[in-house]
Amino acid sequence: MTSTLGFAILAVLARGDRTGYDIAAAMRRPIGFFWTAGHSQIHAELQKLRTACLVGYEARHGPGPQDKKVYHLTDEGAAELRGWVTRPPKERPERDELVLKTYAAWLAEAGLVRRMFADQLAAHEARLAEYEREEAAFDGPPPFGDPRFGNYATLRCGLGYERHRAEWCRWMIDQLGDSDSL
Amino acid sequence: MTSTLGFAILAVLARGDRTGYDIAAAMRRPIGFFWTAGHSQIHAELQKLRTACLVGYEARHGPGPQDKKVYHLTDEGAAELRGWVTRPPKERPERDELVLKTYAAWLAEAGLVRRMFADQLAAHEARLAEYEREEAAFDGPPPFGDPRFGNYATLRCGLGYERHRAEWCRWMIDQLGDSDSL
DNA sequence: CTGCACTATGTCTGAAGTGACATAGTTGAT
DNA sequence: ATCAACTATGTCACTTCAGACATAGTGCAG
Repeated sequence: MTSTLGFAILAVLARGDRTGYDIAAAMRRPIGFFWTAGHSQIHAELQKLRTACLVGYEARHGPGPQDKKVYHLTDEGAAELRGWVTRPPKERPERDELVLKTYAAWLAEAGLVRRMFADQLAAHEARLAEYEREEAAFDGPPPFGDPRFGNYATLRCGLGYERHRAEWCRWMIDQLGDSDSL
Repeated sequence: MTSTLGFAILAVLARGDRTGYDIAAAMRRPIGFFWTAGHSQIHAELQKLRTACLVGYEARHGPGPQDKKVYHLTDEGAAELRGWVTRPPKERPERDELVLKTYAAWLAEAGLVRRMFADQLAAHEARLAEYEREEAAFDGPPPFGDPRFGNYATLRCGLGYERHRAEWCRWMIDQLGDSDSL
């Protein structure tokens, strides 16, 4: 009954022991590119994982009102995670506000729509440049079995996504007339 | 304070008057490709839109315990919708289970991962074929200002997405070795 | 020595969303 | 005639999630 968020946490823990705080940091980057969660959600989920014996922790002295808890995967947790990885993902409903706006774009002024897409294009190009820098830091794909393979493969996905998205923005801008209204 | 779902409903109503049931059908296809909602959510949201005077309805006799309600946009609703279309979309957190699995894929057997990606690839290719058939039904992009422009532009986005995704799946399968384990 | 950013854990409220339950007339096939 | 599928509206319980609130020690800069 572990939720997808639970598996996201297990996936972080598979790379090394972490506190809840550290996991929350990983949920911003690099996991944040494909799964996000606030720290409130993470602490609650860690308690559930604890109850299910998929993780354990050692309390250590640290700052804050409570001791800090360094979490680790149990053997059971590792087995659950390995099983989950190759189970077909359940498809989630798509929710893309920009595409929804596009569906209704015929109601608006072409100039305003073009500006919105120009902004989106700029954002995609910035992210693309960032991902390309990250890719350059790799020396080709790491071998499967290396945790860095996960990082590289997801980066490849992000790269492809940003390219597709940028191209679509360019197509939209083209459709909206070249140099008139603004 | 209208939610994105509210605007999705207004976008449907901008194309013609509908009952809640009809809106729910549109939320499966074609809107469902980029925004989904169950009928329970839709009926609740229609009541809110009603209270905010963005839609109105006429009750007509129809099947079922209550009269059917044919909803229409008010002038106020149409203005709200037009204003929303060109406001920059607020970015939602990405949540992609397949990419999350990929991040943890180094833990699993390559053969099982390859099979999962082969299944995904098949699904993307099927959707791609469907979208290409739909695109062929258009005689090039309709003019901006025509509601059909919205359908065509979102279809273009879907086409690009499926191609990017299929390509990534093929890359993954390549990485996982060509003809050994199964 | 003051104040800020960071580490660190947790609770609570409310919104958004999913799926089941409830009800009932119309239409078409067998 | 009967049965299933479709039209049609709505409620309820539950889960997920985001953001605010609460608390408090450490380490560094000015």
